[in-house]
Amino acid sequence: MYVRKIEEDLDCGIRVALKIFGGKWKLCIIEAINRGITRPVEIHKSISNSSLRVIEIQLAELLFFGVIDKCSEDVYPKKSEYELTPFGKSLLPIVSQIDKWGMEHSDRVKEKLLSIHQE
Amino acid sequence: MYVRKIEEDLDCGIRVALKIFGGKWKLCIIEAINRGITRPVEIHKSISNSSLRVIEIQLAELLFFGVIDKCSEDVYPKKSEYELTPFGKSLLPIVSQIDKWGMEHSDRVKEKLLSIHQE
DNA sequence: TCAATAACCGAAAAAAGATTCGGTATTGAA
DNA sequence: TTCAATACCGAATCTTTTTTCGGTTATTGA
Repeated sequence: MYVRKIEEDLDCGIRVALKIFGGKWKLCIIEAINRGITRPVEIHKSISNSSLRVIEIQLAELLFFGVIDKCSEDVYPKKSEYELTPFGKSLLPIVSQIDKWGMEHSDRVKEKLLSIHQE
Repeated sequence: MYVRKIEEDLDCGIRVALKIFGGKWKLCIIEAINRGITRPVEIHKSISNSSLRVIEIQLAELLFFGVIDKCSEDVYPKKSEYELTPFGKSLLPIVSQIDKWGMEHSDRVKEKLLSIHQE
């Protein structure tokens, strides 16, 4: 895992939280797993524009912090599936609140972004 | 303002939301303004390890998206102060929820991070 | 047995984002 | 009127994150 050069201050709840789910796709991954999309390739397909590699990397990080668990049946990893741990599930209210807020305000944001590109 | 090379998919609420408050310090800035810390230098001082420049840049972005307003008294900008717009205030429940979650789990996160550095 | 699919991983490159630095302009107090 | 503080900004640089690419291994079904 990448180790930062610049130390982080984790005395602020916001920064602790962002350390866990601040990655580009982490919240989307958590949401996908919650919707029953549990395998890396499926998650990747469900998130448009995401590269498979970064999904793998972020799954590994979520695994590291105990947000998700890997639950492969049998001995060898034939099909790997991920599930939310209780810790991961404690994030669901935040995920749904953020998603709801974003949906409610997407028009405003798109409009603003359009205005930049039109200049 | 910086314009991305790679287009973003804004059909997902989460990504819309992160477009608005996904910057490194944006949630901290919103929280600071809500606590009555309204001037750039003060905000910068209240957030350890932040560079003043990035606070300025992120204030400008929050301003652009209508999350905050600049409310300088009189004509010339003698003292610039920022306040949350109604749109910005609609983020406060999310900010406080994230902060609360982070505080509750900071020990776990610190412990995990420590284990990386000890290898 | 052979091709396709999945699950990884390392490394280089590119992109995004943050920091540092040096600058201007304004203000307010000494 | 001089000086320190504030509010900015542009540009270079550096760090972090994401992407791309090329692999290995295992599984599954034709």
